[in-house]
Amino acid sequence: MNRIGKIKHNVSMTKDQNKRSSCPVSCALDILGDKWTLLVIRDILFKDKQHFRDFLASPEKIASNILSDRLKKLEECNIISRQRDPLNARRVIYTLTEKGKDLSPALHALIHWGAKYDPESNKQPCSMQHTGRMSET
Amino acid sequence: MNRIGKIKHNVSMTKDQNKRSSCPVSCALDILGDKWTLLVIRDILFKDKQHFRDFLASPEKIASNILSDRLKKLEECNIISRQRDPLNARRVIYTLTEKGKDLSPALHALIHWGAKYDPESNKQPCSMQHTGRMSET
DNA sequence: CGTATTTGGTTGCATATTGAAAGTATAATA
DNA sequence: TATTATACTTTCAATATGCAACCAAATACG
Repeated sequence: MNRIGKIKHNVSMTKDQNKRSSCPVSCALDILGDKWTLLVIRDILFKDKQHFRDFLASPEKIASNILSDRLKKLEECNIISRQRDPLNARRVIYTLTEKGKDLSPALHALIHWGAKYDPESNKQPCSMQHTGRMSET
Repeated sequence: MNRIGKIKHNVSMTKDQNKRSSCPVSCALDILGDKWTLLVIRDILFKDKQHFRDFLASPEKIASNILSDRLKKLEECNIISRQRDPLNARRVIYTLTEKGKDLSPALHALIHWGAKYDPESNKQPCSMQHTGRMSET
């Protein structure tokens, strides 16, 4: 029911205990260190995606259970925020917080590296396409 | 026996097929997207570590089988190179290739982000300590 | 010389995470 | 009222991780 603004307190509290060390790289990778999390952030940052099914549609084909888990964790970490679309109560809108937007330089560095060393990669993230919002309809 | 310079050809060939998409972010994460790989690179880049035991000694406590696996994959991807220490044949020296050194900007971006948003993190990667080797220009 | 130690791993096994497919719940639409 | 859209959850097999023990080659030590 009350899924938005849920009890994420003790969940994120316990996550702090899971930190492997106090190194900032290690702290960052505790959150971002997997094959999917930064792709979700890429989708919001460079492709203006905001809906669950938009992330599912990306070419890497994330599974819906993994996506659900990552969105939950990113919200717990305050990297994305989640709200119902006021115009359509079925829809949830995911947006980046400032903390999330601040990942832009790291993503850009990865894009540059990936583009430089992977000869078959596109030179833009997933053929980067700003839709100019108006995400659909 | 002849472990150095081994047959890594078809292994890395098959890895190319595993690419999830041609997006440079996705390509980068296919290699770097896990909790340990970038920590190994951090250790070489910022802590001048070069030996198997040195990586094991980092505070995040990587398991030796995982470390072994990551070093193997990083060598296959041409991010690190591996050579015997000419002065002590028991020792293997791991160093970054140009491709590996080029991950420095991405690591720095992660350090900056991790340090900014994790109040309990040190502001340097694992209390960064150059041993004076000057591995990079 | 023989033995212990250092170094860089590998092996076996329990647990955790992922991936694919199917199912569920609620809101909008016809 | 029935159908569809959307955002998930569930199930279960496959894969990855983590831990502890073990191994083998090279070297140091007596």
